[in-house]
Amino acid sequence: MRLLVVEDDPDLSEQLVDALREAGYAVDLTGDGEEAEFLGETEPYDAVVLDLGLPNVDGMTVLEHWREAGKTMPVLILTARDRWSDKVAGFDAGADDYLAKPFRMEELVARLRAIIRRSGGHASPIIECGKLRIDTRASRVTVDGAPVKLTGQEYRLLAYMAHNLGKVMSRTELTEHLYDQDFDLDSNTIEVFIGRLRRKLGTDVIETVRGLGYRMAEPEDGA
Amino acid sequence: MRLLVVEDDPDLSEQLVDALREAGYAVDLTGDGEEAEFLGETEPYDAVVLDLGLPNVDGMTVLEHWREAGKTMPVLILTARDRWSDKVAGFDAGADDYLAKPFRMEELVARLRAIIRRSGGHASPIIECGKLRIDTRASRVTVDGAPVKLTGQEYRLLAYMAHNLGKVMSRTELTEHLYDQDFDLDSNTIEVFIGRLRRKLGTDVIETVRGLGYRMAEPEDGA
DNA sequence: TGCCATGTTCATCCGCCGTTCAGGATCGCG
DNA sequence: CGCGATCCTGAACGGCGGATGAACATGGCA
Repeated sequence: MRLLVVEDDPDLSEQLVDALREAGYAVDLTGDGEEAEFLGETEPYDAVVLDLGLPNVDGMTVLEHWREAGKTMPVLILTARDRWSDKVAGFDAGADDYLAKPFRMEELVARLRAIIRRSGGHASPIIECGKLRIDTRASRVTVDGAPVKLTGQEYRLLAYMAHNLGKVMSRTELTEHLYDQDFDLDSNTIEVFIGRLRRKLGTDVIETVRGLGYRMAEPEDGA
Repeated sequence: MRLLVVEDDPDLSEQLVDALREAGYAVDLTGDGEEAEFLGETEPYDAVVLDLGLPNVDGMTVLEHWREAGKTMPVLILTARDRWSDKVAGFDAGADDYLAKPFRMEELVARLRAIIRRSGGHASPIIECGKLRIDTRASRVTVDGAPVKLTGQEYRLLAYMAHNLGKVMSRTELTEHLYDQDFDLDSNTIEVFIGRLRRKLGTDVIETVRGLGYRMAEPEDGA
């Protein structure tokens, strides 16, 4: 999962980035409104944390532009506690959730997880796929009921693919979502991790689509 | 466990803090309503002792604001015996328990323990987890029936983790709950105590989740 | 006052994890 | 059937997070 954080306060932004990286996200940061708008329109983020209290720029407008451009990624808005009216306007502009400063990092992470989950069309924090079962809240995976130990990257890759059941994911797409901006795109880490996942979960959970990428089959009801 | 005490009377607040520290809690104290509101919103308390009889500020309003902001930590209200009507209003505002002054410290501690336990979803004061058994009332721990001698911090760390079975607890989260406001966050005491606990209880009771923290497995029903 | 238990810091070591690389296997296509 | 492209896999290694032992500080208690 890859996030964009739009925040200009150096202290807060550092805290945000640290906490979110800790939580296993790839994070891009900007404090500039124009750059935010550009990044949000060109890079494939899974969610955005947008502080409305930026000087000189109007975060709300940025959000509106994204929505006008057809961008649907979930956006969580940060605002000062007394700017209560922002909340309403924020939701109108297309925000998915709202958090008043000050707040606790754990709460932010929890809410982010929630809106990301919802945006994938998953009501529950648990994704099942055949013998596989992924608990996105506890970050736990079981296959046929038996718990499986995954490393951080392994889990992130699996979780991302599980959020896109049935869709063929190209290697570049996966790389873009697992790593932040500057990462060597022609590396074969993805293949390595796919291999390791297959070894741990069984060779049948991830299918190779030659020339295109990988796919996790969604549980079919024989129809 | 970390508590916030909101009390302005110097004598009483000293007694409170002493008794609660004695009982093994990390305690922050304030006599100021605004500061109380701020602290309650930003620091991760496991419970709050709130005196309604503060001059100039309305404790009830503070509580209401917390609840509006989505804070769910248990709150125990203190009030003068004759302000009986406060009791009803207090519960309406989201209080979890109520104590009339004057009271005995032992009763306060007992009630606090109870609401903290309930807030974690534990009906019983005894937590079992595999071969481990923790009596939160007597502060006693046995493994396979054999009593184990733990020091104060060791017990507090274990108890806090036991209240969050199955959840991965980050080092910062643990530090925040075991110590009060000003404590060096990048210290490795937690790791040291985890090590000591593992030596006394067996290496398998606390699992390391690399990069995230520690977890005590909840007893699984091998389904 | 001196000892012991407890809590904290520090320095060091170990093992895991992420990444890279190279060689081998497999597939699709002519 | 052969060739090139694509994918898989095992091994290696550098870095970092966590573990550990011991030293140091503090405070209670005899």
